[in-house]
Amino acid sequence: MAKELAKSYDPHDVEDRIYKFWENGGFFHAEIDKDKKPYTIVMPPPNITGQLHMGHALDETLQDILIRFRRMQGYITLWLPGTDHASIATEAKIVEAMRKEGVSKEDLGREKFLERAWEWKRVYGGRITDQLKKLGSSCDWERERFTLDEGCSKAVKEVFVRLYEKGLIYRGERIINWCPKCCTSISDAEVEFAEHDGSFWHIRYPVAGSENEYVELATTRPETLVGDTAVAVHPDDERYKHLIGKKVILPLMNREIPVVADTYVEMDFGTGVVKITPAHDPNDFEVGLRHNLPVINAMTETAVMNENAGKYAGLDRYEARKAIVKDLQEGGYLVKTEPIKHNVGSCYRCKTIVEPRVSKQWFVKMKPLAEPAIECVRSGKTKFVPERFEKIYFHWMENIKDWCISRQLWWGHRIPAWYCEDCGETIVAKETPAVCPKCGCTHLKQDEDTLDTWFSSALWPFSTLGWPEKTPDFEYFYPTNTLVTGYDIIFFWVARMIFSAVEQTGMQPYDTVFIHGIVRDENGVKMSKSLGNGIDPLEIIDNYGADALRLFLATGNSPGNDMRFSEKRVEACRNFANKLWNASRFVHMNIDDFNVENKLPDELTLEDKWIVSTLNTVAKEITENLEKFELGVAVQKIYDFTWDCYCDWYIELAKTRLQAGGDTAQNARQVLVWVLDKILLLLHPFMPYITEEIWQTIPHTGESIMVSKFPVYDEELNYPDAVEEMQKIMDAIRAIRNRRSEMNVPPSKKARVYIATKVSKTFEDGIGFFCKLASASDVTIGEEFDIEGAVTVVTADAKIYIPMDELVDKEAELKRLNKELETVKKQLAQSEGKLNNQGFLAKAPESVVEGVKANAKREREKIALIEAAINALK
RNA sequence: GGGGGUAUAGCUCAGCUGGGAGAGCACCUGCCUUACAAGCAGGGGGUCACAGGUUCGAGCCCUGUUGUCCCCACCA
Repeated sequence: MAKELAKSYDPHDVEDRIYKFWENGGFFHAEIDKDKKPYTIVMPPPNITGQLHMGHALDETLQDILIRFRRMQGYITLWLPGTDHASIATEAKIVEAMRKEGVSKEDLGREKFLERAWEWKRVYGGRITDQLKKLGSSCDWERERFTLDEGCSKAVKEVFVRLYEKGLIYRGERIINWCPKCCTSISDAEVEFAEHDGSFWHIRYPVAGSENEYVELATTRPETLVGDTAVAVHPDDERYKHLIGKKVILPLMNREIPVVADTYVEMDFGTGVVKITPAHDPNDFEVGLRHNLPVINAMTETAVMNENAGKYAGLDRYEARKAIVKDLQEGGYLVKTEPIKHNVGSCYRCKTIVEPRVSKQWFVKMKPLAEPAIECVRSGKTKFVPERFEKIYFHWMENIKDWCISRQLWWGHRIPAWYCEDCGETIVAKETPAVCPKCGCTHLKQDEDTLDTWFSSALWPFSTLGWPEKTPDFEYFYPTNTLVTGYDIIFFWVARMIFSAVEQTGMQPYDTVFIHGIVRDENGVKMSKSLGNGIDPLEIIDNYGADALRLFLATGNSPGNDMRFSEKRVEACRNFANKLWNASRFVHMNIDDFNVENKLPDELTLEDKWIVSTLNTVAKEITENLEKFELGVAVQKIYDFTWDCYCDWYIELAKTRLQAGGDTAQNARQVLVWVLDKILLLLHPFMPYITEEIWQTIPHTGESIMVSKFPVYDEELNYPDAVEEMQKIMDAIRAIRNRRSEMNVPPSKKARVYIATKVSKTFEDGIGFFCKLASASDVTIGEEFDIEGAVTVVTADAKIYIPMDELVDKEAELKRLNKELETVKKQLAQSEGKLNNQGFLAKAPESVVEGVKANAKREREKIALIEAAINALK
C-alpha cells in the first residue's frame, strides 16, 4: 500500500525526528577525504548572552543553504559551529543578574565570579546549540568550539606573544574610551555616536597680569575645566597673537595656565580659543603631548569628580557640570549659554556616555598589519559579496588607528603578561613564568585585565581548526571558503579576522565574505530588546515550521540588503510547504507499492518533454545562482517551477493520462515521480525537513536526501521545441479561460474549442481550469477555417474558435478586438519605422535587424487574424 | 565634512551582465473541480522618483536634482 500521508503538512511531527535521524546517521560530520575537495564554513559564533534572534536565524539559514548545496555537489563540507564568550556583553549580564541578588563582582572575587560565568555558559551555550538545531543547521557538532576553550585560548596566547615579540603589541598610557558603567576601556569601534542636544557655554578666562583682559572661549563640557592645563589659539590668529606665551587664570581653580598656539584650533569656530584638558578629551590629549602639558585627571573610574576637582570632588560629572556653571555665573565668568546639537559617544553595550580617560592599556599597532590585509582583498584572494563592501573595508583599514585590546573585565582571556614586583620587569609568555628572568625573584603578578572579546574572534577561522598546530583539519579545511555575516560587524570582526589570518597563517581566512543585511520588524525598525519589537524565531518555527521560516529568509533577500520580517510572507511559505506536501500526496495515490521506477520512460509526450526540459533549465539556473550567492533568485526559480509548472500544469495534464491506464498511465507516473524527486533535491538546501520527509516515501536510492546528488544540467534532457510548443498551448488555454470568463459562459456548459498552433492540438475546455489533451486535429496555422457557427479569437500564436452560441456580448467582444488591433498596429508602425531608418540599418547588428523583422512579421500576422475575427463577428 | 544604499502595483519587495515589467500579501469575479480552500481559474491596478544624456532600444549604463535610510569622521 502507498504510505498514507496526512492531508496537510505538520512540521511538528517531522522536524525533531528528521534532525535526530541526520545526527544519528552521522551525515553532518565531515570526514577528511584527500581525493575530494573541501568546502568549509566556520560559523560566526553566536554570543552566549541569551538566545538566538532573527538575525541569527538569517545568518544560519544562509550558511546552511550553502553547506547543503555544496554537500550535495559532492564536496567534503565542514560547517564548524561554536559560540563566543562575548566578554563585555556576558559579564554585564551576569553582573546585572547578581545585582538583583544584591551581590557585586567584588563580593564574589575573581575566581567565584568566573565559576558563575562558566555556569552561565553551560546553560546559555547549550540553549543556543538547541536553537541552532531547531533551524535545521547541518553543522558538524563533533567539532563544536567555544572561544574560551583550551584550543582557542592556546591560539590567543600564541598570537599575543608573537605580536608582542614582533613589537606589534605594546602597553602604554593613552587616552582611551572609558565606559563608566562597565568600568572598562572600550575600543573606538565600540563607541556609538549620536546627536544630542547640548549647551555651548561661553566662558571668559582672565589674562594673568593684566587688568580687565579676558579671553573668551566656548565649551560643551564645563565640568572638565578643573582639569584644564592650557588654552590654545591658532598661531595665525591676529586676534590672539599677542597672548601666545602669556598665561591666563583658570576660573574657580585660580591656577595659571599657559596660552599655546596650535593649528588644531579652527579660527572660525566658536571664539577661536579652546580650553585644553588633556585628561578628558582625545584631541586635547594630543595637543598636550605636543606642548608638554601636564595631564590632570579629575574623575574616578565611575566618572565622579576626584580630589583634583577641588570643592567639586565627590560630585557626579553631570552634577559637577551644574555646580560649575552656577559658580561661573556667580563669579561673572559666564558670558552666555547657547543651545547646540553635537555628537556624543556612548558604550555600544550599555549606552552609557563614554568618558575619555587616560590610562595604561595594551594596544595592537595596526599600520603594519593593515597593509597586507588590504592587499589580501585588493588582490582578490578574499572577495566581498556584494563587492561594494570592499570599499568600506578599505576605507576603514586605510584609516586605522591602534587597537586598544585590554579590558578591565574578568570574563575573557587574561592577558598573558606578568610584572615583577621587585624589579618592574614585564614578562609576556604563553606559560606562567616561575621566576623573573631579570632579577630571578618569584614575585610575579599577572596583569589583571582580559583581552577584548574580538581578539579571540579574530582568530576564529583558524583557531577552531587546531592552529597553531598543523592539525589534519587545519591542513585540509583551511583557508576556509565562505564567511557569512552581517554588514554591521565588518569592522569589529571581518577586518580583524583578515589581518589576523594573513599575519598568522600567511593565508586569507576565506575566499568570500558573503554579507547580508539585518532583519527589521514589520515596520522597518531595527529589532532590539529594549524596544521589545524582536520576533523570536523559535516561536515562528513553532507556528509555521522551520522550513517555512527558512524559505522566507531566503526568498526575496538580496545580498547586503536589509529585509523586513513579515509574518504574512512566512505564512505564504508555509503554504508552499503544504502545496509540495499535497503534490506528493497526489503522486502517492498513484504509485501503490512503489511500483514505479524513479527513471524517465523511453517515450516522452509533449508535456513530459516540456516539464523535463524546463526542470533541466531550472536546475542549471539554480546552480548558477547559488554559486554566485544569489540565494533569493535561486529559491524563487524552484518555487515557481514547483507551483506553476509542476502542480498547476503538469499534474493537471497528467490526470487524463492516469485515467487512461496502461502504458500511458505508467509513463505519466514515472515522470511524476522523477520530476518530484528532482524538485525535492533542488529544494532541499532551502527546506531540508519536508524534502527529506517526502523523499523517504518515494522510490529512491541512498540513505538520505542530504547526501544525494544535486541535479545538474543535462544536454540530453533539453527539448527546446517542446518547450516552445507547450508554451503556445498554455498561452492559448489561458486565453480560452480568459474569454470564457469574460463572456460569462456558465461553468456547467462545456465548450468545444479549437486551437490552431504549429502542433495542431485540439483541446476540450471543460469546467474552469479543467483541460485535457484530445486527439490531434489536422489544423495548422495559416490554413483557412470553416467551422460553422464559430468565431475566431486570436492570441499571440494561435487561433481559437469558440462556438457562436456561447458569445453573450458581441459588442464588448468587438470593442476588445478593435482595441487590440489598434495596439498591434501601433507596434507594427514602430517596427516598420526602424526598418525604414537607414541609421538603424547601418548600425544595428544583423541579429537585431532580424529580430525586428520577425517582430514585424508576427505583428502583420496578428493583424490579419484579428481582422478575420472582427469580420467573423460582424 | 566624507562615503554608500535605496526610490518599481494599494503594502512588502524581486528583477543577476540593457531586448516588450514580476512575486507574495491585499482587492474584485467565478469555483468545495476527490493532492491541496494553507486551494483552483480569471481580473483590476505601475510615466519603474524627477530632468537630461548614451543607444536602433534604458527599470537596468552616464550626469544632475529631490526624497529616504545607513556607515565613517567628530570643531572644543
